[in-house]
Amino acid sequence: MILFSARNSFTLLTSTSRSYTSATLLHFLQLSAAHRSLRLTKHSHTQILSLGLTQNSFLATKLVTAYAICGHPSRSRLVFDSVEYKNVYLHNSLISGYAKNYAYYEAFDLFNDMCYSNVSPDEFTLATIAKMCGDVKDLNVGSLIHGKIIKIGFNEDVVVANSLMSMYNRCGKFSGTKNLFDEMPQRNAGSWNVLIKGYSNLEDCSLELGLWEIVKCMQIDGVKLDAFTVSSLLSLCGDNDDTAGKWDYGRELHCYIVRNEFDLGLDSDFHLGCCLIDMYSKKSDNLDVGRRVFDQMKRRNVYAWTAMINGYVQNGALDEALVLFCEMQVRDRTEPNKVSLLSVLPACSSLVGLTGGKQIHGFAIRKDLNHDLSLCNALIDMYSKCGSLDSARRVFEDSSFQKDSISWSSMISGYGLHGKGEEAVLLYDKMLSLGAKPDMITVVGVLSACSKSGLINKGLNIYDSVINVYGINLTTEICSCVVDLLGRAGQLDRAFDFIKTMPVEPSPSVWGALVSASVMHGNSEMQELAYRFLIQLEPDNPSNYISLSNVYASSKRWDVVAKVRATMKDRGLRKAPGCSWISIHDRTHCFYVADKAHPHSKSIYEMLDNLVLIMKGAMVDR
DNA sequence: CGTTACCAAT
Repeated sequence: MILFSARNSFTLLTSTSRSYTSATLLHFLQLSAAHRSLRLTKHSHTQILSLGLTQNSFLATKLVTAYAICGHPSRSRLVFDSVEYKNVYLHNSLISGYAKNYAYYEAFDLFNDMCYSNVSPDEFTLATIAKMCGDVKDLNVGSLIHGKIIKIGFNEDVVVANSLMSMYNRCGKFSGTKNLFDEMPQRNAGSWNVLIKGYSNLEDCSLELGLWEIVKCMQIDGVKLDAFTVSSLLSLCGDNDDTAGKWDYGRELHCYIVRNEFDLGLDSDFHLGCCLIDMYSKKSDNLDVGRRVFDQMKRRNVYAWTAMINGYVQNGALDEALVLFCEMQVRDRTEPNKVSLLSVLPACSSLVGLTGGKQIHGFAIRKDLNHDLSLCNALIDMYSKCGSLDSARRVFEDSSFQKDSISWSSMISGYGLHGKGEEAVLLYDKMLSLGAKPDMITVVGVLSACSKSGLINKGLNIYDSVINVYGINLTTEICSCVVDLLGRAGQLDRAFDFIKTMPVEPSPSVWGALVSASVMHGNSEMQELAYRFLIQLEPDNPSNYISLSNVYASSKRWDVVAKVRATMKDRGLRKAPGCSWISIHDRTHCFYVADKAHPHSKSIYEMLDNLVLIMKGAMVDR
């Protein structure tokens, strides 16, 4: 749609260019920049040259901006150099163009030239330069610029002061932000937004309680919250179900948006809609509210679609996520971007949707996104979880992306998942020999691969080395792996001692590992003990009660079984029955214990009986 | 006639 309108303007420009004035060309350049169209910018440039308007300061300034926005600051420079009398506008637009393209050295260099020329920097220059100091996190240069600003007397300009505050925020010096804020003669919404940003960056969580107070002060000061304010506050709203005292004014903020008739889905305010969807995605029971926001948006861009898809994936609604991923392309003709692909890939992994995963991989190749690190990592994960270890390895071996510890961890865990402990250890050793450092995720991957493949001593050796050589901090996940390793080796007492002495609080998974090991070695005493701890930690998890009652049932202690079941009933706990599923021809078939609901259930059970017979035969042969 | 800047980021 957007491209279409840009092309229309262009046709108009070429067909009747003779009669066009500099004002019209200025308008076309505005369009070129808005659409980030290098083609249109070049053609406008051609017109300027052929009409002999190269020395027009307005056109030159716009041309510099347009080339920079299209990602070609060197073309901006050529335009800049071709203008004889360079005014402050021209300088400013080139400095800002360099900054937009992360060419900070060139930007500072030009600023320096400017300071020694007859063109003085103005408030626009200084605002840009101050922001740049924040971008490169250089507090020293930032402070110098602050001094220069005071000397020239631009410190009372709201935008300049906002830029300076933002610089202090990004350099981690909130005191600088706060001092400036207090001294400002007048403040706009931007000033408050920077203050809020700096405040919420502070590590000290007790301060978070004061955030709502700041919002109140802002209103008392007569400054209305704008879309920036609301969206940054929304992204601070966490999940309200576990941590008490967490900042949660999501609903209030949503009300504010509705009362003040903020537009969702109108160019600059897409962001607001996305933040609302995100906020509701983090509140587990409110995903449908997020969906309502999504449906009510007047228009949706790729960010909005991605936010909604991500919400579904985060909340385990994987089918909906995939449906939406298709809808975004079919119904809305919105092309997914890298983040969209990253959001849906886990849905493929969990649903074992190899076909869908391959399609996404294919799409990524067509869009030349397949050399992106995070996408490659997600692909490795998807392929190994979908059973295609070879494809995972092929992505892993692709030399066109720079592997990080996540790439190694995903591949190592993949081997572990497929019971290939030897390969996992081999790859882990290769990683170390290449000088890459393992992190706690890698360690969990290789240790669990060792347990699953029975490489107990190897696993324990690796554990010792990561603690002593690599100084890895222990996590409950790593501890679970160690308990699992010791437990599988039949050293239940040693495993129990480890739990008692380990430096982190044992999590349910740690006790769970001890339970499995006790079951494996028929130690019902240890099993019962571990379950008791498990129930204490997770009094609301029905699985624990079921398993505990199974322990007693196996030793025929029916009175205790009844007691455990009664406790469960008292607490209103019910265990959702486990099920398995398989996807065939885009349909997912689910099966529960003794399930006869499937239309082909008779032939399925016949096949199953046959398979059991064949397996029993194979056992006898051995 | 008209040009350049700050605050958030899926």
